[in-house]
This record gives sequence, C-alpha cells and structure tokens, in this order.
Amino acid sequence: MTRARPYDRDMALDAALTLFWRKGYHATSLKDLEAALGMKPGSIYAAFQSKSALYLATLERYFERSRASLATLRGETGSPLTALADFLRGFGRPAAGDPGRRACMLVKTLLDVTEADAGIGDRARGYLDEMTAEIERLFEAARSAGEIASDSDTGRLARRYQANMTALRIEAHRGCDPAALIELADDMAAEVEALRV
Amino acid sequence: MTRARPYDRDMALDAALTLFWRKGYHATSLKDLEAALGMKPGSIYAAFQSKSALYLATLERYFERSRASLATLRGETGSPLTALADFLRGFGRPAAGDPGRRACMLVKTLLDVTEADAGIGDRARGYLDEMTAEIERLFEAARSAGEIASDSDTGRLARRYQANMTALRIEAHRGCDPAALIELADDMAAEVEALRV
DNA sequence: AGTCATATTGAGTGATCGCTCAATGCCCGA
DNA sequence: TCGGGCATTGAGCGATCACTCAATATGACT
Repeated sequence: MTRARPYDRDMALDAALTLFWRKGYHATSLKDLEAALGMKPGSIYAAFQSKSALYLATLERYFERSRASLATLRGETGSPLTALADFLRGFGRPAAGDPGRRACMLVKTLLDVTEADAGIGDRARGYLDEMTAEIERLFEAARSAGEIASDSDTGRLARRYQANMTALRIEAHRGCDPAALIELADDMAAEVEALRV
Repeated sequence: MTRARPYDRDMALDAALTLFWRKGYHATSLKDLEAALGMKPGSIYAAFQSKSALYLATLERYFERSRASLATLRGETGSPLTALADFLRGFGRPAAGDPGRRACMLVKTLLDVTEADAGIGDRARGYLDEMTAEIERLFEAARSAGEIASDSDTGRLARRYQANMTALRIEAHRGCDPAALIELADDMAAEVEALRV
C-alpha cells in the first residue's frame, strides 16, 4: 500500500547530526542540509517537520549515544573509579578527526542558543542534567564498592567531573598542543583516582 | 571643518559587545545592531566597515578587559596564589545578571565559528593563548615568591587553571543551582591553594 | 498489468540577510 | 552669515533565509 521511503532515516539523521554538531544550529542552512542528506527541501520537511525539529532529533540522538557510552562504563568489570579516570584520559587522545566535533554538542548548543530558540536550550540543559545524573550513578557505584570515602558527596563529585570533561573537550576543540592535552587529561584523571581511599 | 560624530564610539562598541556576547555572531543581525547602537546601517558601515570587523573590534575589547582584570591580580599586594584562588571563587558567585553573558566570549566565539569565519576563530584562539600566558605569569610570580614548588610546571598549571575557569563559567551559563556553583568554584580554588608548599 | 496511495520533487513563496549609495542635514571656518 | 565638506540617512540592492505545494514518480496490492 504505502511506498517505502527511498532514503535511510538513520543515515539521514547521522548526516544531520554531523553537520549540526560541526556548524551549529544558526550557521547551518537548509541548503547545507539538502546537500548533506541528499534530500530536497520538501522531503526534509515531510520527514522532519522543521529545521528546529530536526535539530532536536539530532540532539536527542547525540544525547542517547553519550549516555550509552557512559552507561557502558558501569557495566565494565573493573572498578568504577578506574573507568571514570580512563574515560577522561580517552578525551585527551582524540582521533585526528573533524575539528568541529570535539566539543560536546550539548555544550555547543547551550552556548549557541538565544531567547528565540529557548526550547532548544532547555532541551540541551535537560540532557546535560541527565548526563550529570549518569555520572553521579558511577560515583555512587564507586562509593558502594568502597573505592571512595563513604561520606563522599557524589553529586558534587559528579558536577566536578562533568566540568572537567567539558573543559577538556573545549581545549581539544581549541586545538592546543596534543602533548599538553594529554597532560591536562591525565591531571584530571589523577584527580579522580586521588579520591580512592 | 569636519563634523563631529554625533554618536559615542565607545558606547556603541559596548552596546555591540553586549549584544554579540549574548546572542553570538551568527544569531545577531544588523537589525539587532541598528537597534542596540541607535545607528542606521550606513553609519554602522562607515564607522565599523562590516559586521565581522565590528565583531572583531568587540572581541578585542572583551579580550583587553579580560587581560586587564587578570593583570590586576599581579599588582595586588597579597600572594599571587591567593589572588588566583580568589579570582576563581568570584566566578562562583556571579551577579544575577544577563544569563547570555556568563560564559567567556572567547570560548563562545570559538564554538560558534565555522570554516567560513575562520579569521574570527583564529583571533579568538590567539586571545585565548594570550590569556593562558597571562595566567602563567601569575603562576611564575607565585613560584618566584616561593609559594609553590620551585620545579612547578607553570605552563601546565596555567592550562589547568584556564580549563577550570572555562568550565566554571559554562556551568554558570548552564544555570545550575547557585549553591552547587559555589561548591564547584570553591573546589577549584582549593585545588589551586593545595599547590602551596 | 493496472490502480491507488503516498513520497519526492524543485520552482517559487515572502521575509530577512548583510550591505550600498545618492540624497540630505549639520557643523565649522571664514 | 554663508558655503564647503563630511557624517548620517534610509530606501532599497541582490542574495539567501526557512519553508510550501501542485505536479510528478514510484512502490504495494489486487
């Protein structure tokens, strides 16, 4: 009965995610999206409603992946604290890839958004809060495992950890010396492991 | 002979700075600037050449003020290390002002800019490097004063300090709980003072 | 193979973008 | 008092913005 979609929605969303992440919401035009998705304007609007709705869809996609990669750390066999430290160290050694995709997309969104796009900003804030909560769960696991002091304020540690992560990724975006980036990541990771009792 | 400018260049630049800082480069239109500066398009172009040139002028203004406020710390009577820690603590207690102006404008610029505005991005990077250097001078002063270990890597400390500052201001921008922001700032400040020998 | 429902198309919508310039208004020296 | 020279004006430039819709193409079902 219905005609199958000739394009792949997942691939289109991935292409939009890459583009939006690199260029930001305001600087990405529909022309850019048409080229990246290989779709004509009408198809884009039929599939995704509007530019802002498409942005929200890519933001959700980004968030789900970020949360998933954090949640994976909880499932690892070793210590939660080591996982947290290693995760941080990983961002000090980014693949030599797309320079516009180094900073966290949620943070980029937060800084890019104006009063006119308040809805997008609120969504980014919500996702960031969920990331904080996910990090706090990891610190709680570390506390339960007796890795950190039993009276540790996990919320406070989570916020500090997330702030470090944000800053580290912005430094990567800034394009600083690779060796300096590694030092920075290792300093942050050492700070996490210094919590071990 | 020549007719005096009826507008105040300094006030116009300040208005442009506020607007650009709050809305970002791409999201600020000439209509916005006309309203904020109280100037017609022709006057704006006669005075400032182009939107991007005006942005660069406000960015320089922002940088000079930031550097000056950092340099002031060096002139203070007390210890450089305490000055650095206090400076950080100050950002944990921001005045309840314009929420679009909490994150560092240089960082906002860095994340907002695309390949098409590479010149602006390069300028922001250059200013950030100068800020790093200014911070390093403070750590060098602390080392000379014997406040921190004589074999301290001041460059490394400066980059870590700047990363903390960046993250703190983004957290403020995110609009997190004021008490949590104070905790975060105090944690960072404590880390600085922990360097004291 | 034929029919129908739906997805795609792409020229074109009005609005707004950054920007220009001929006309105007104003200050200053004489 | 007046004319010369410069700053300001604001309508409007072509380009591009996000977006629409009547026409067309195509796959699914009988």
